[in-house]
Amino acid sequence: MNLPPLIQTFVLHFGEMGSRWGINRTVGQIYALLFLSGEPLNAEDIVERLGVSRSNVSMGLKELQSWNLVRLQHKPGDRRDYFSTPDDIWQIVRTLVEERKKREIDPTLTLLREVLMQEPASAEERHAQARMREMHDLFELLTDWYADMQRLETERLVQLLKLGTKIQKILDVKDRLFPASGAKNRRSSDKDK
Amino acid sequence: MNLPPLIQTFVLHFGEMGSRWGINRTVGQIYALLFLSGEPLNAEDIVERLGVSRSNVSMGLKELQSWNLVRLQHKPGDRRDYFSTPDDIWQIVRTLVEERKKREIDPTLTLLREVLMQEPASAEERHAQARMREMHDLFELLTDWYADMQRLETERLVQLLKLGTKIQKILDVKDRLFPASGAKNRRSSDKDK
DNA sequence: CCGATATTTCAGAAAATACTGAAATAACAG
DNA sequence: CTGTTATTTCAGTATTTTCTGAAATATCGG
Repeated sequence: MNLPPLIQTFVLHFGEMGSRWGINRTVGQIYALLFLSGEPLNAEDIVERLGVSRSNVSMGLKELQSWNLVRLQHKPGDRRDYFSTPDDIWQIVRTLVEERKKREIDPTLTLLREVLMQEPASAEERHAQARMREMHDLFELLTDWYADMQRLETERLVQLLKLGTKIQKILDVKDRLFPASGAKNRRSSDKDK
Repeated sequence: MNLPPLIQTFVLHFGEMGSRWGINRTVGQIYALLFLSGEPLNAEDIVERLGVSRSNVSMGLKELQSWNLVRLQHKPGDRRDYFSTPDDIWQIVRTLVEERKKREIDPTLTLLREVLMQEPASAEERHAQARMREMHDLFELLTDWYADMQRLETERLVQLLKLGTKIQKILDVKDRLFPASGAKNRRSSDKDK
């Protein structure tokens, strides 16, 4: 590995982190390298910097492309492929969340819906279905919310995030102004501390 | 594997999904089984139902405990350990997010802070640091927001999520009432559609 | 303390995943 | 079409991870 120390630290860290998510070390390192790089890199650049085989880089880049996490570019008079990450880090977050949703949440929701259609054959299955219903409703709530957030402009999204707990006060005001609108989400207050 | 079909479908799915997250198939299956079960299960129950070795179950349960994802209980006159998941699914979500933050986000934030302290030795390192600063600020924004959300009662949290895009309208109202308070987050409006 | 039962540990086997080098394919310039 | 350069594929190898069975440890009742 042939990198300035500061960059190497980050690249190694992301290699390890990659393992915690579904991606392997090399893919994590390639992405980290591209993220930090000021200019697009070609496969040979990456080979030299990370010290892995050309074929490994090829497969890693293919995987990153399948995640829509890297952009393929070309330089005039150079027919090698150059890769880069979006300049806008929020765009990266959006893509990441979108892809993970596509691969993890959506298939799970599909499966839950299928299983919830079936007739339970015992008390055990009936309870299991009730549990799956809870999970289904939770996932649906979260994905609906996510769809809304994804639709917001980044500026608005950031504003919202920065609001943090203050949002609670705004909700209090809203409740006082329109007491009916949120009431259906309220159960008996026995759980309130 | 010795399970009612409906439950087996779910358990197998979560076993596979587990691989996408950092956990292995067996751990995913154990968790799915406990999640669906109406009553706490002991290790031997799990062995019979999943058809894996006793030692594998032991290690899987240990891992789930290290994630705070299962509760250990005892029955009177029975000295075996019984395991269950929280009844409240929102509690599960909270724990899951908290633990993933602890293992993935926090160490990354620590590393980013360390690296950002160092003096860049070249233009390349300077650019890399700027990039890491962006990531650091993003993570900090998200973790601050998350801390706020974690503090909310579940009812409030759900209310907030259900609000979805409507929040935007409330923000518009807020902006009209208190034009100053959110203004610092606004840049020039050239990006507005 | 003893015997019975429950759980954990751990070395090695089995399985899954990552990685490489070599060959195949593709894309282009002349 | 031919030679050159870029990229991909893939079979085999290396590495890592998961899983098991056996042994060790722990806990309890008597």
